[in-house]
Amino acid sequence: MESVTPAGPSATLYQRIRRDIEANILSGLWPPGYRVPFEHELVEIYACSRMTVNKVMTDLATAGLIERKRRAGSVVARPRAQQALLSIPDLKAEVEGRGARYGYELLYRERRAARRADADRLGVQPRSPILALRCRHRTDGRPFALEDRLLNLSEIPEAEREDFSVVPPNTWLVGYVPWTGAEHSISACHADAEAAALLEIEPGHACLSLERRTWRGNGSVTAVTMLHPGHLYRLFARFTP
Amino acid sequence: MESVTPAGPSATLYQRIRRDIEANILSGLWPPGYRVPFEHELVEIYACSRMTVNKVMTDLATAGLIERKRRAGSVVARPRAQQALLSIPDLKAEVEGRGARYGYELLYRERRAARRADADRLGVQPRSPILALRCRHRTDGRPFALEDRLLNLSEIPEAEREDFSVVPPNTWLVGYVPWTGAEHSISACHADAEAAALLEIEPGHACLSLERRTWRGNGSVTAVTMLHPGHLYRLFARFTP
DNA sequence: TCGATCGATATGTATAGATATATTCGGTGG
DNA sequence: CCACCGAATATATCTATACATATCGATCGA
Repeated sequence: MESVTPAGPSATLYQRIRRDIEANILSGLWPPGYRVPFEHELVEIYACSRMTVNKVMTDLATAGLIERKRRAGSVVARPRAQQALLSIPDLKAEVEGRGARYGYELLYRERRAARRADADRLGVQPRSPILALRCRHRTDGRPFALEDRLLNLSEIPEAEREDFSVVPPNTWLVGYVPWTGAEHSISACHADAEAAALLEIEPGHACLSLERRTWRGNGSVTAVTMLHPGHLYRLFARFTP
Repeated sequence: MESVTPAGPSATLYQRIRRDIEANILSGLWPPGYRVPFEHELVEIYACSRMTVNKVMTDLATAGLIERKRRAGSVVARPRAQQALLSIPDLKAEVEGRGARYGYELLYRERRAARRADADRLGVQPRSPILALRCRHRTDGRPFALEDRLLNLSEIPEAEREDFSVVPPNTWLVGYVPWTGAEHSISACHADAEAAALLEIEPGHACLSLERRTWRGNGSVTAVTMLHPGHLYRLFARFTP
């Protein structure tokens, strides 16, 4: 028996229709493939105009809950590929948000012409000007992130005037450079001798590696690899349709 | 100078208006806080009815690009916290999509009353009925994922009739159980002796651990821990506003 | 039997107007 | 000066209608 809530002044007609249909789908009463009532049937059920139920159905289709086809009607969609929203906050804000003390050091800074490896990582022409940085982030004194970053000076020449000895590159970038696209790759790896020394862990320790490339329009802005000791950092993602 | 594309038969009026406004916002021409033209102004600009521009504006607000207030008008919203869309596809589909051979084995299956540890992981009352599964996934014969899963039989009693010896739990769940929320936690860890044996790697090898809990409405549906050898698996996330 | 055509039907898109509601702004009286 | 009231205004929601478009299915002809 499908649920049709009685008319009430508490919600709009749109909300009531949408809530009813969503309830029927999410409860499993209408399984994937089930044919949702036609618009004209809903018009009769709710005694309203077609525009109102059309908006509900169009929005449900946008949300991915149903699929619509002309002439055939609408059916409950089978759940999509699982996706989750991954939050990638500013490390400083994240650490301080947990009440811990945040520490930052610039370990290395070099302006240079892009080598082949740099060019591949950043997606620029070899020999174009870049800024290479290596930084260490601490929480309550313990290293918890090693940052290897390349900045494309052709796209953001302002970066050359910033020395990054006090302001972390990510904080500076978020504040000054708008970006239009980013790509992340998350994997697990072993710390090599150099990284282990800098993170103050034993060589071979499991680490979470987060690589990110960021674009503005067609131009590559920055490429970064963040290495976190596995026991000190985890990423969270959440999804609610 | 704001962009107003000339009328063309290639797109609907709705799409044209939406594309224009999105272009003005994403290009930075209309910065956060900028007051978007009133609906009645857009009606004049595009010589159309208010319903059409209202639909555009309502959808833009739903998408988070603008914020609307009665009497005050609409303004460009300030960018959200950095977020990326993480794809967590069906392993079978992912492996076969790359042209590799997918393999699946059920290692363990037990229907039992939830122990304390199970209850904590799954978010149910102790002693409620659950199904515990352990599975192994292979790509071209090599193990690349160890799956430890709990299913809440109070929510999905149908799961008891499925033996999961051929169909992986995730594939079955995606097809038959709609879910309304999920939470993921990603970290790096060392493989213990048992996991290492099952994944055919040396103990202590770096692994990517993905924990997921899934709800339907208020009820917990399933909790799963996927363990991947670090060198065989990586997660990708992408973001474009 | 196969295939082209055509009508029925459900959704897609847009119009024009009406009422409702929240919020700002200006004035008014204590 | 401030509290309060009411007008103006922009969005929120809904109705009734119209025509466009895709597609299923039946009918008819080669």
